[in-house]
Amino acid sequence: MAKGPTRLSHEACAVDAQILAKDLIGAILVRQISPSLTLRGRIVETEAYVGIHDRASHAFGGRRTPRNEMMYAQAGTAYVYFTYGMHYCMNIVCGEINQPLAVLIRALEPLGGIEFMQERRGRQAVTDLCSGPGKLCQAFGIDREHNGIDLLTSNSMWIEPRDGPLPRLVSTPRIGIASAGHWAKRLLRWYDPQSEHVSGTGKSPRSRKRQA
DNA sequence: ATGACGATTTACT
DNA sequence: GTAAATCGTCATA
Repeated sequence: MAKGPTRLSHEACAVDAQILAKDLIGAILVRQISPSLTLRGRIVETEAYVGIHDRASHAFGGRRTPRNEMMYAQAGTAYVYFTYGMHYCMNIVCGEINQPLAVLIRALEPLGGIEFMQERRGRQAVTDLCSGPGKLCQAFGIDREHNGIDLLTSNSMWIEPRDGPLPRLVSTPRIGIASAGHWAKRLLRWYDPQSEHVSGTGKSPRSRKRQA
């Protein structure tokens, strides 16, 4: 059997969400659309959802429902959910099994299969293809069918660990969770300030440049 | 059965 | 900056 590409290990995923969120910056998300079409994107922005005490988490208070069931699965499982009636978001489940920790993938730098992404997004600008959690799911063709897939073994989607030094990271509060009380203030979002591909929510290009 | 609300994106003023 | 789009989910009853 041919040796497959290097993948994120279970060991690397079986950690706290804050650890994985930082470790994923610089890693590559890979989507095998067909035997001859591969999509690749470098992860440049993530958020950590840190457990049942996290008011912003779907698992707050220990909630366990059909939607968030995959948050309780083994580390390395994809948790994909539908929101605002039109967008999907993808997380990597981490920590111990039955412990609802996850990292939201918020933005990618497109590396391969860009024409496919442009077609799916109906947009040309490369910086607008994957610069948001809903955008990257649309560009990569990720939807509810991918909820629960095992990124450690799947042939349709996986993650290749960062190869090289960790980029400088900036941390900020998470996006879109204003109603989460003091949890809204926690610095649980990370991104690569050198990247032109981070999400623009709540940021003008100017203020983004300033922070970089 | 009902209603309020999104871990968002886009277009418009 | 403000608002629309759009519908599954979940708590309440």
